[in-house]
Amino acid sequence: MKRLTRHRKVIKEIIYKYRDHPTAEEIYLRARMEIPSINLSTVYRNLKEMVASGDLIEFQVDGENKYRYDIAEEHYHFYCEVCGKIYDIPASKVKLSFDFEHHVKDTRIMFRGICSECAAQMEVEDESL
Amino acid sequence: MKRLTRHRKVIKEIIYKYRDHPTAEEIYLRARMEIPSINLSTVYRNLKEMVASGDLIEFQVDGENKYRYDIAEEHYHFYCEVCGKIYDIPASKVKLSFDFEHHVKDTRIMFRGICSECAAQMEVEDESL
DNA sequence: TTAATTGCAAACCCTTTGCTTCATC
DNA sequence: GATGAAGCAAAGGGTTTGCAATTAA
Repeated sequence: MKRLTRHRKVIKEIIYKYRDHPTAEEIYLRARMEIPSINLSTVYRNLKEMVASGDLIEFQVDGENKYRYDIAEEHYHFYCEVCGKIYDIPASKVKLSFDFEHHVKDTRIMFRGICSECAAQMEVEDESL
Repeated sequence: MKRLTRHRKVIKEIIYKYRDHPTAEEIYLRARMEIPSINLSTVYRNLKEMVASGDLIEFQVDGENKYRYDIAEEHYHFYCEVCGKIYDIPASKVKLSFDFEHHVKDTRIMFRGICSECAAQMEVEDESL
């Protein structure tokens, strides 16, 4: 039977509270502030379990080769190629329809480009030349 | 200066000809049939280079933790959770619009679900019970 | 000739696993 | 006290890198 441990609670809270798509390593570092003795493999094990139970999703930014975690709630992502930040894009901001035979259960979208902050920053830099 | 080696040519041909989203390992195994002495790291090095030059794209199926390669031409993917096959979805089959501030340069979509072949297979199995 | 590319082996990074110890139920 | 979970350390898988040997230009 599944037990409610402090570790599990802390890991889940980190992901639900920050919502900044942390890697396992980042979750581990944050968790250590709460539970200094926590181990990386405990973090991995719990994440895998929460993904399996449908509490979290695990995704990758193409080219990064490591997992990032987020809550399991329909939304999409925007990855800024300049600052590396990943923004949440609510499903309501995206209109999507498709026409093919396969049965779709889940749609993952990763927009890539330049976020508005970086774009603004680049304009300022251009002007100051 | 970039040189046109047999290795490079063979690797590129494998991706363009089969179009089945191979991993580096799979590309390596196929390339070995043409060039038995070819090395895995040569494959990786060339793939990285072709991704950097924009000839190929490198993407990951969430949960797989390894790269797959495909030609750099706008289209999307459907991943079958039953057979693991990855189908190409032409951009023309998908209508997409979005409403947010960031500047999008590239959109990656991975549909996940059950492909029509597996769905048909499952129906047959149901009937035979 | 000479600089880019290869092969090889070792290193790397991220993730998973086996096993003992710990702690929740 | 059972048994699921944690800690630790080692292994695993995929990818990258340093360097000497090779080869296209």
